[in-house]
Amino acid sequence: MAAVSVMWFRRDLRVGDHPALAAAVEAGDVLPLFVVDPVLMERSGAPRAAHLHDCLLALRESTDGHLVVRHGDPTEIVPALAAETGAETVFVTRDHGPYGRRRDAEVADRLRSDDRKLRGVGCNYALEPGSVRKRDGDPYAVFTPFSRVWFDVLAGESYSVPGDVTAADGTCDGRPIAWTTVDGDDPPGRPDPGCELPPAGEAAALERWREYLVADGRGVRDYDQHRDDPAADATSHLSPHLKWGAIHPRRLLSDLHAGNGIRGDGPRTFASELAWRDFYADVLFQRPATAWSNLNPKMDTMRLDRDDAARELFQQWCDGRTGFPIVDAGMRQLLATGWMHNRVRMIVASFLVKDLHLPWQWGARHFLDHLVDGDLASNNHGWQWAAGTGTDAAPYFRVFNPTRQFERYDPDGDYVRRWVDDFDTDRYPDPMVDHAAERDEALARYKEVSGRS
DNA sequence: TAGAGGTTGGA
DNA sequence: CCAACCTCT
Repeated sequence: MAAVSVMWFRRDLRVGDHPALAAAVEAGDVLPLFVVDPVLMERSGAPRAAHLHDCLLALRESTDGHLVVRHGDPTEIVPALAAETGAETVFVTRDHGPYGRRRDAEVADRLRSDDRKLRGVGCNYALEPGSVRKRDGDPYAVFTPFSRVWFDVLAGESYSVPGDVTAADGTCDGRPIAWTTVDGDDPPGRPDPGCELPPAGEAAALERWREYLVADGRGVRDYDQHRDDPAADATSHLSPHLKWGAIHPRRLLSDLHAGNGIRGDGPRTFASELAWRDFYADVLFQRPATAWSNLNPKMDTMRLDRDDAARELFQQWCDGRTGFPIVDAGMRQLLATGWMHNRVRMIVASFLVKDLHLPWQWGARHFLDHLVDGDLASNNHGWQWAAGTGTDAAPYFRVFNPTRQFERYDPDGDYVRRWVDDFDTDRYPDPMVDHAAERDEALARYKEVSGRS
């Protein structure tokens, strides 16, 4: 009986990208099984399954052993799949980025443990991607109407949390499952920031959430007041936990609900961010190719820079030496911690797209390589938003001014000084571009695309 | 269907 | 004000 390889992996990777796994598949030692969170990549061409039950059925019917599962927590699905297939060995490969590696180890530990009352739900979103539709059955393309329906549906269910799921006991016919971690090399050119990582796992997620629920001033009650203040750092930091399925969005919504709706500007704004997360997952579910291609095909003709000079500009952006303090602070925070404040993500994204005229995919790739919460749907559609290629009909003339943003959102420079140690020295680089000139250039290029002169 | 509205801006 | 397009009901 072939072993089952469970890849908890970046959705745009293939088996061939992991030499050790590819060799095992080639030798017939491994039945490749793709466990993918949460939205599907079109290019996989594999059968779809939404729930554990469907997954097991689909696996029986899958002729080549390829299966793509839209699912939350591998600690639930892996033992069940192993039991179903009689696997003796389960391979867990790395996800991209620093957090994935830790996550793999944690998953392996939890699956090894004897006390295996596992918690999990079939979908890592408040509502299943693809389930919110217009009257005529079409998916929504704009956030606000989507979120109205989303809130209505969830309120109708009192923001309830799906029941706990007890997984299989992790043995196969009484034999324990052996665990092996494929030492999957990161694909070439994917640097490891080697940074300090936030605590992983369900307990850590719940602890942080409890803390954020009751915190005074910097908690969820004041989320709307301080969410754009990167120095205050008053956001929840739950994104890695949500991304990796350590906590479920319904848990958060249920706790915010308190029996009579979600009250208060902070909690409501926070909940609507969860709606954004569901929205982008839905968009990617409906249009899987938009992971790396423009949602708006008109933008395909946009003039972008990709030559050697552009690559050098890109490298300066990656390294955080653009000469724009708020941009450099964000990029350095990303490298140092695997995380960046959301307001700053928007600023650095706008800078890459509108000041440097580079493809948004370059920035999205760099983010996914380094973010501990890097999620294909939220990340890449966030980038499409910044680039004006996505769902939001953002006016093309909306160009972030990095200097103005610095003044507005980090007026005392606390955030910048925290991450840019040479900020107050003469070693700090001059601005790499003239923002006013590049803004005009970006507007000119957008006008070419829109066909006006 | 006509009319309202659209995350995050800049000057 | 920019400039003026989709989306949605």
